Amino acid sequence: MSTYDPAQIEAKWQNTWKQEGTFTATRTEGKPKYYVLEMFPYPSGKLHMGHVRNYSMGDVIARYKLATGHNVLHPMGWDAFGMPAENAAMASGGHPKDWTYGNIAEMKAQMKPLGWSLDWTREFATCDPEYYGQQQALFLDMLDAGLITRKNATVNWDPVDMTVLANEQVIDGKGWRSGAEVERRELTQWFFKISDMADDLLAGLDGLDDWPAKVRLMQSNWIGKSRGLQMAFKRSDGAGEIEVYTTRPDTLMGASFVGISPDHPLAKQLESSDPKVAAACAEMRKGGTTAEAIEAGEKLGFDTGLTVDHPLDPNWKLPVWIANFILMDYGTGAIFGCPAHDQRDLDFCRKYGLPVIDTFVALSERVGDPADADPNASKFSIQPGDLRTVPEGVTDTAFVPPKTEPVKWINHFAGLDVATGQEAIDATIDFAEKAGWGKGRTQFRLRDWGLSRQRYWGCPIPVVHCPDCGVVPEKKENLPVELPYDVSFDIPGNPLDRHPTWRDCSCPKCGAAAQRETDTMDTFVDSSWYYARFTAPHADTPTVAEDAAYWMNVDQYIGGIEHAILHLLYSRFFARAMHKTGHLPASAIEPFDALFTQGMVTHEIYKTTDDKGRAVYHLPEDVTDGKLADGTEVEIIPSAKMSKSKKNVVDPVNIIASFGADTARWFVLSDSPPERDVEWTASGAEAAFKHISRVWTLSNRIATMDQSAAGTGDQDLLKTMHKTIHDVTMGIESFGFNAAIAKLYAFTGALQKSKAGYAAQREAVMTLAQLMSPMTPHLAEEIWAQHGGEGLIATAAWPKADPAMLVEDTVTLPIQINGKRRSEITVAADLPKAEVEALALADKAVVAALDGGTPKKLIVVPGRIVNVVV
RNA sequence: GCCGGUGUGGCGGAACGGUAGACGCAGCGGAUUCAAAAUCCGCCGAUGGUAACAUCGUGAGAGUUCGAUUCUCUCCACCGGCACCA
Repeated sequence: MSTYDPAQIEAKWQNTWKQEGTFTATRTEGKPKYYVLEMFPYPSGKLHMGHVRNYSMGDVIARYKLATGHNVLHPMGWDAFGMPAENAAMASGGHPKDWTYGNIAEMKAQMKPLGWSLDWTREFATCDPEYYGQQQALFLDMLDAGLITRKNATVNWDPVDMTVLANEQVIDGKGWRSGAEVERRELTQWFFKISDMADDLLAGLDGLDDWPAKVRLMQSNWIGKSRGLQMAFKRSDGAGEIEVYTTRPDTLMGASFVGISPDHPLAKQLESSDPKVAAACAEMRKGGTTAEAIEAGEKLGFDTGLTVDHPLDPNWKLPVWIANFILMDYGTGAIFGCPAHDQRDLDFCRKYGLPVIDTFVALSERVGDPADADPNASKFSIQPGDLRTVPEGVTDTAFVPPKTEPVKWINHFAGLDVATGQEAIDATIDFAEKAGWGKGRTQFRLRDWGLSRQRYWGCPIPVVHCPDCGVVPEKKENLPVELPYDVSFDIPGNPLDRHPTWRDCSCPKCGAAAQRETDTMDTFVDSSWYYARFTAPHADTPTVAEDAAYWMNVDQYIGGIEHAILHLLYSRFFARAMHKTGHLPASAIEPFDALFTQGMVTHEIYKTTDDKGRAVYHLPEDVTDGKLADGTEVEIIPSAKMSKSKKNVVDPVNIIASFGADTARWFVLSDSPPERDVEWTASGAEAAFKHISRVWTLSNRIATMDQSAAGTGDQDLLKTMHKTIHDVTMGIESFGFNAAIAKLYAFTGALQKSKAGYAAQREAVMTLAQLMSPMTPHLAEEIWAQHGGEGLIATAAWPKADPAMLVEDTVTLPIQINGKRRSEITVAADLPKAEVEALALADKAVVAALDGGTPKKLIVVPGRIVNVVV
């Protein structure tokens, strides 16, 4: 008997798989294909437990599908552009390219020993000119197809460093390096016209049955389709109108002000002539661009002194305010505020002393004489005298019932007196359209996707600015537009902007001296089509029709829930765009057939503060008992998503060194349900190792058994085996890996105790190896070989459960009395209901509970439970 | 602030609306050993009881149901996303 030596076993089988090309994806007709993809990693240079968990899950599926007779495509690549490379260059003087490719090499070396069934022949990095050159070709085709436009967008501007900041670089409204107060500033940018596809992207969600419902809901909310009313308020001074879009036109009688964004044309016009307005707007533009900063921040307003007429009563004047919580990007950049039924508006009105007017109340609330209420009456009444101004302090909570809840209208002009919000909205739009002062309009929350980044380490946008021809696309034969290597990061800003020669080029149209676009693409672009590129990773077109037709769609996509909205929505947009430009078949416009969102691996965060008061984070391996090596105490922040920036990452390399890859894989799959977060602990690794060693010892024992000796309980062992085959297969197919592993623990225990003969035990241990093979493939191959299995276990046919072996003759039925378990009876599985009832009523506990009486009710669920109500 | 999720023993967690706590960890007891490690066996939600057993128990509170960890509503705590982190 040999002891379990993972280092030797794992290297051996990895070598065999490599030599045999076991995991190289091939197209063969007449065999079903299966494309399993995990979200590709950012090459931080360090593999962490989150990667191990993610890729081990995908590997379980990939190996299972290979064993069930599929051509499996399971590729790997690198999401290699992005800010960390530039930050590293700024911090330590290297070059983003060298840093990135160095990290890729390091990370790949850490990934290989895990034995994932990846087709490494298809590997690429998004920063390979071969990849981003094809991305530029896609960009040109999309530009040609009218899917791309240029317009203004708001960015975070650092007025000291004179540069654009990422949201991540804005901390408490200040620039991360300069500490200067950040301003919102407008810049001309490139956009993908994703909002043109909003309706289609929304409708497409309906067909994604194998996506988590919560992801579809989040995307649906993000797209945010709503029907509302667009209407104009006439300025009282006669100088034009203010267009307003509202989703609650039914609350028009509760309007107390009209609000415009600080970026609204009217605000800008007032700003140019009135320094007070300019100062107010400047104040309101302070802070970052995130929705969180804008919506959670303090509400600021400025009274312009202008008024507008209420459309239903020209004598009713509403003040016009500039307000910082109104977004220019949504609707018309102007709203009317109804504080009684909108919390934000209420907060605003409380702060600035504007009136609060109810338009409807809950049905339970008595207003006036109930006898007056005629639920069928339609009413048009404008009674400004009725305005109810609620004194401050009476209520600080706006009344915002669901739109489906009927309410009583006390102040309205269309629809019934008792109606739901939705009914009132529809009636109001109808009324306004007939009266001619407003128009129903469908509006999406989804905005166009700004793709320009003022950064070096990204895919160059392949356009040229010509003094005569304007913006001109680069010619395809000149692609890729490659990034220059000779750049420096000693000053803030985009090095492409200040490169001495790179910008200089000739206009593709007229040949005159021109300048390249220096913005690069958002890294989300890179990850929006890599799944398609994997089907033909080195082709000289973005995709190859036959390969895309064969391998697309991704049958199972696996990744973190943090990508539920943006990455997945952008990918769905890109697949549609690639179809429109002839790079993907129509069947691939929803590129991911099934999606699984795994939970994150979390860990505590260790933080200290440097002499400038900035946060410094420390790796778990550098912290012992809450102290650094030099004795400095660290602040411990509760467990959070493992992230490079917070350094709360754990190095799986250490675990593999001590226990082997099979143990690491088994552990990350066993400890928590896959969709839920898992807090990394060291204790579980040891348990996994013990179990794997136990299985190896067991296999050795069986291998040395007397082969002719008969045993007892063969049938019981095989029954358990078939039950386990069934349970584990179901577990894998439903992503219940932890539950499948629990069954494997139990089966191992049963086999260990079994006194069955050699043939049955051999069959059982080989089946155990097969069932474990997606999780612990190296151990499985070793056991398979030890018992003379044919070929590789990786390609051996997956075991099938014999239905006849799954049938139980008898069942134990719990007996409940009033819903509480009090007893149980064991009966034949097919015993008729009437006999079960008779047996249950004869049960001692039931007789005692009935005390001579008759049961009120007797419920028998065949094969499940008996409930006696007394 | 808005959108989405999660909450069960000391810990990770299991449970088609049907015996709450499978399986694993930790702990306790035992076997083996000169002794230990390793291994194997048993116990292991709380309270009361020698025990049989009884009562309580799935974040808090209500509701639906013969029966709720599971469905509905309200609340609390934590986590993810919020368009330039990837």
